[in-house]
Amino acid sequence: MTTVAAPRRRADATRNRARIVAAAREAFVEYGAMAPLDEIARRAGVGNATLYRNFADRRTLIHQVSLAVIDRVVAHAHAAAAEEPDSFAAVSRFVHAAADERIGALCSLLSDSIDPHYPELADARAEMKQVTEDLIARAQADGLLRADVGAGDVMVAMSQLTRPLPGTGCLDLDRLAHRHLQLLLDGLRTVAPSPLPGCAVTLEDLARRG
Amino acid sequence: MTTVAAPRRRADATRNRARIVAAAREAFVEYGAMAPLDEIARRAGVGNATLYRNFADRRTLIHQVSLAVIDRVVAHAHAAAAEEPDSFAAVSRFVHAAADERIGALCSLLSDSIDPHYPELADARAEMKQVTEDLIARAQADGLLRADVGAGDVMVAMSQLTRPLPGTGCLDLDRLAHRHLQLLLDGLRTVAPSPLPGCAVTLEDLARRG
Amino acid sequence: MTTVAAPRRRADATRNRARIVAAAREAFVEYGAMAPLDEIARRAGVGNATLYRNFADRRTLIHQVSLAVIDRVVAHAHAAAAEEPDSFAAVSRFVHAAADERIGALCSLLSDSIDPHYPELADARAEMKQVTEDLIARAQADGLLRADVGAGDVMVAMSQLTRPLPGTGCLDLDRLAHRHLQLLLDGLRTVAPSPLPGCAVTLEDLARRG
Amino acid sequence: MTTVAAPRRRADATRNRARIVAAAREAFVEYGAMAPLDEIARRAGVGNATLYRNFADRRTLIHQVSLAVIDRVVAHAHAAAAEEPDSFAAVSRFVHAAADERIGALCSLLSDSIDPHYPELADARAEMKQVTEDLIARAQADGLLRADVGAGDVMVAMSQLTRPLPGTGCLDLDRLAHRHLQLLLDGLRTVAPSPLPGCAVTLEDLARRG
DNA sequence: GATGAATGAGTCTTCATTCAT
DNA sequence: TATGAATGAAGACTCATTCAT
Repeated sequence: MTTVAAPRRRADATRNRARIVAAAREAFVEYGAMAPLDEIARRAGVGNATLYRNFADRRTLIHQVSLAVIDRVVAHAHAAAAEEPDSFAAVSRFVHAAADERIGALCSLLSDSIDPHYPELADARAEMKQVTEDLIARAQADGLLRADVGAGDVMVAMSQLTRPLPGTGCLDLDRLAHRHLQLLLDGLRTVAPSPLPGCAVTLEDLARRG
Repeated sequence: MTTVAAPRRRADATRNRARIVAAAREAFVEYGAMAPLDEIARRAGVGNATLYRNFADRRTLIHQVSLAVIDRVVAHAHAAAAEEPDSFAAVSRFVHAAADERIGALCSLLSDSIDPHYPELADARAEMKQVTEDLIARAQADGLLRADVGAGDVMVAMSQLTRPLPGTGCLDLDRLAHRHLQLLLDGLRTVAPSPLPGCAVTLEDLARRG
Repeated sequence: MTTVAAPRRRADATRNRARIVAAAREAFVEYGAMAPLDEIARRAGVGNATLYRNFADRRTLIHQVSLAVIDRVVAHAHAAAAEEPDSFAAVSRFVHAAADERIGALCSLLSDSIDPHYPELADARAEMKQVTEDLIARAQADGLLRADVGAGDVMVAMSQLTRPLPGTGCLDLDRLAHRHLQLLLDGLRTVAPSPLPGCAVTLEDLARRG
Repeated sequence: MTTVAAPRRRADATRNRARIVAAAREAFVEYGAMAPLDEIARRAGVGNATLYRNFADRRTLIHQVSLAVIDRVVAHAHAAAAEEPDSFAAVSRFVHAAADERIGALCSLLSDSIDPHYPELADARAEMKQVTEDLIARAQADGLLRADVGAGDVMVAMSQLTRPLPGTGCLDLDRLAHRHLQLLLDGLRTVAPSPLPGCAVTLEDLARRG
């Protein structure tokens, strides 16, 4: 009996967890990292206490949402690296795909009230770092992407350009973001670049501040 | 001496008002438009009720801060237009100067909880629109800036790239922002541009959604 | 036992709700419609947020208190109509009973900050109107109550005479109110009335201004 | 010079005082005893600090407003007593005149946050007591006004019936109040009165509670 | 394990009162 | 003396978090 009942329970619980994470991602994108947790529970169709049983506090929930987003972004990076023969095209595809995953929301999620040393998240970020740096490095090695930028530059600029405009339905931004990402990508090409102030930013530089 | 002492304690009050606006600008940059007003009052060194005497509510304060920022940005635009012979250099100088004025903060200020018909602000925005569109149009007419972007594109992208990372001291971002603005500017040049998705965004497009 | 345990902790919650309504009625009678809600919560023995969970804002609480008072007043009217053979005695009994239900408090509750179109309350008021007008009309038809007054006159005068004296323990007023209601009732009799200024006031007249 | 300048000053000050008292009376009638003092100052066309210079606190202001109202009411009582041959007509005229002086506002003014022993006010109340009791007693001696009521009954009932309905423009009430006062007066006549509960209330009874 | 309810701490806003000119 | 400005204290309301069923 125990063996039968337990998995059924776990199925429900897992489903609830997933629904909460999904609802939280949308709410964070819409309201920012301060989205009311009761509202997230409501959207997920669960009681607020269920949210707290699964995620001890807001930070934990943010961690999990970040993990989910990063996982999908990493998958896009792998796919782009594997399937695009042109190394700059791989970068470009990755950037646009990450935008669609709302990576911009991570910007506000990751900077505020978060433990950058949270183990699972650190691992995920390490993997994201690895794969994006590989993408960039390959395009630079091919002479297609200017040499004076680092993966950190690309990640931050891309995150900023895709951040939600607070208080706005994000639909307009979707349209704009892809235009501006394309401008950024054109600026990243090796054709006639201007000198950049400062020096290339790696993802280590970003992590260091935490 | 020219005008008799009509405003008596006006000096102190004006000073307080200015200090509140300054404190609010910094707080908005740091915390976003939802920065606690009590904290702003504390930073300005006044009681909370003084803030409310000068600015009836958060919206009014946001309006005034926006006005102050826009005024300075407009001044930079005029200076750039007047002093830079190269029309693209004028755009570039304007973009970097606006970043230093924390125009990115306006993104969150202007989109949330604001009355776009507030007369003074509407006027200021109209002037900013005029001068930025002039800058862009001149560079486009000179064949230096790609024709498929509008002033709205430039304003939004520039605002996003200079938005504060919530919860972070903004110093790092200052360094990054200028790098990324330069990438954007390189992407805006007429040298080998990629096709952009969607169509050019004017400032009217942005105002329309408000 | 008839219905299965669908409402679980409903017992506690219902009790709290009732205690809040009771405390609010007393506070409104004592302080008027602007009674501090925190004070009401304290008197009810609950946290202030519990009050807000049950009643979204002051208006909602006022609505519910009004409903409770009106319900009881209506019940008295029905009882008086059914049990008093003398039609003027029915009016008299109703008036004195309504005073004991603190109908005077409704005067301040209903006139201030209230949505006259709130459906439940509109229904309750309609029923109160119906039953009081019936009482009055019957006594007028019997020639016992002067013909130049309307139900609105009676309701307003009765409400005013039973309104709490702000800042006073209401015990004294209870004694006075019944005396003055009796004077009013004597003035309502058909014996030797003076001409009244203006014209009879119906309850529609009162509702119209809301 | 001093003798010339001083009286001019005093003339201004006296005018300000009077304007504040008048504005306060209207505001109290409209908003109740809790009317914002800044609003009163605004209506009087003076700075708020001027109000405080003239009236140390709200209680003092209420005292002065009460004095002014009582003075006028007393004047009406004297006039009615002197000019009306019919003693009940004198009572009636007094009651309606007092209503027009907004004596109902005094009800809330006098009961809340007031020192009944404030000397000037005590004197004024004593005079009002004297003159109203004389009016009542004369009508009772003439057999025109029922013997089981006291001046306190009349004063309280009359005050209650003329109290402002909170949150309403008082115009409607003016119309209603005179109707209901007339009903009350009819109830006060010696024609076929009902037995009243309790015993006659003198003005001493009312003062005693403070 | 899941839920509705309760709660205290925090934020915005108002207002009586005091201060400096 | 009259005034605009400053202020602290209080009240409405929200929200993250805990508790009892």
